[in-house]
Amino acid sequence: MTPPTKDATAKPTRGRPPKGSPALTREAILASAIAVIDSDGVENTSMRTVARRLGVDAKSLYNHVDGKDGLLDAVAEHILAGFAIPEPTGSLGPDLMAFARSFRRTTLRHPRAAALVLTRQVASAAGLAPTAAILSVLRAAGFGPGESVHLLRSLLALTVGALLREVEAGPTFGVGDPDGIADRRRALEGSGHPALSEVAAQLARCDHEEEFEFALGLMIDAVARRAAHAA
Amino acid sequence: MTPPTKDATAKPTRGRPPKGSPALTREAILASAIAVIDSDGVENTSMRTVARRLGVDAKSLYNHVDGKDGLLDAVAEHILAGFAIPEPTGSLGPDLMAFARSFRRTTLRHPRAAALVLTRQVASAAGLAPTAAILSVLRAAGFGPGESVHLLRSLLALTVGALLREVEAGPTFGVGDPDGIADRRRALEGSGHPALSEVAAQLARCDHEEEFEFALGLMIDAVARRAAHAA
DNA sequence: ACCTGAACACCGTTCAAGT
DNA sequence: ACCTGAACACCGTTCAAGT
Repeated sequence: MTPPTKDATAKPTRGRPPKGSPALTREAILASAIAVIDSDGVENTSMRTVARRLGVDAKSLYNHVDGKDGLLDAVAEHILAGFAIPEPTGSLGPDLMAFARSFRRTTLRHPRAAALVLTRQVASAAGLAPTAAILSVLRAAGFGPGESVHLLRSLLALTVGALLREVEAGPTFGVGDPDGIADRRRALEGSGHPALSEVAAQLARCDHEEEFEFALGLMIDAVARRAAHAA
Repeated sequence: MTPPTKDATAKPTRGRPPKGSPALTREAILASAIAVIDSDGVENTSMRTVARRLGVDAKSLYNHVDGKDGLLDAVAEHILAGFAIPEPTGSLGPDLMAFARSFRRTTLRHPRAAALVLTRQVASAAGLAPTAAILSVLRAAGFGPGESVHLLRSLLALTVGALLREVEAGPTFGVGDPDGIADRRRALEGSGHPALSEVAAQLARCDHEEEFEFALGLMIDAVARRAAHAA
């Protein structure tokens, strides 16, 4: 997409580059890393590929980020920082659903980087504001500190589990590949498990958005009922 | 733990080893991979370390497994095959809870390999029998094919999300490290978010088993209520 | 049939040398 | 202050040569 910032054919200069040349910044490195991940996946992202995209030596990155692990942490944090906290309406169920949908949108903006966001410690600074917002919605609904934290963690576990399945699912396991669906359906029908052949049609396809809505709806209904009960 | 099967100081022999020497088998490779993962983690598991443990050259593994990816798939499948399917009692809620607990026990037998089981396509043969068992419990409770599959996927997403948090949590984020808990608590209290300082004590610690029981209990209650409603 | 030597194209990272 | 050369200790994998 974006071209390297240095002419790759130029003879590499030793030492500090002459002033006026574009400085290598942490932000440029972050953007390059995200671009590489978006196009080639995390598994094909290396310090060398990130640097090559910038027309720079891989070792130069170490002046700005804390190794590969630090870079990937920064990527996760940057994506999470894009989380738009929805304005609470005062209605518990819809408010929780809005959070979940916003989180899904945030992670799906970079599907191939999503596992980083979902898997790395979300305890970083970028995760604090959303966490606080969800907790205050739960507290406002009448839940105590202990129960609020349990509910927060339940909702997060479900959201992470659902999104992880969605982003790890190959292109064939979805709703847009009739041949793949037909193949899986036949395999399930011939699996020898009656319980599988009975639902082969449903099991062979997966509308990820529908499943997300169903699962979150199920849990959020349960949360809202508890709140009503407590009040 | 188990010593290498060949004396590491022995001069390597070219060509086929003389008969009578222990044959390199797929099972031995699988066991070695699990041993390496258990002690050093997936991130430090390579074809070379798995082979070294067996006193063999890494390239020999390619005669028995389909590359590193195939080996890790086989590890995940082997662990999943240890899943003990609980005998259904006919009571929906307890039956679903028994499945969830059994799955948790299965993955926690090899905590450092758990992410493989949770992350890689569970559609492999080893996952079919448990899937069929859960589906037949749901069908028996009166759910139709579509809803049964939705419920199965909801339960799986929650279970995977909760277990992933548990196995990825460092040793400090739990319940057995008072200093770590105190540190996090202070950080949360000084975070500037009132919603976080209010629940800092609860947020600073995490009893993974308790969270698992709470989250699954919440969702399974919702499922059981739906079943009662439908009947 | 199955193991290894040689080889290839990669990795992350340190550190001194350079400007 | 910040970039690169040289270097190190790793990777996964192919393929021909060997027994």
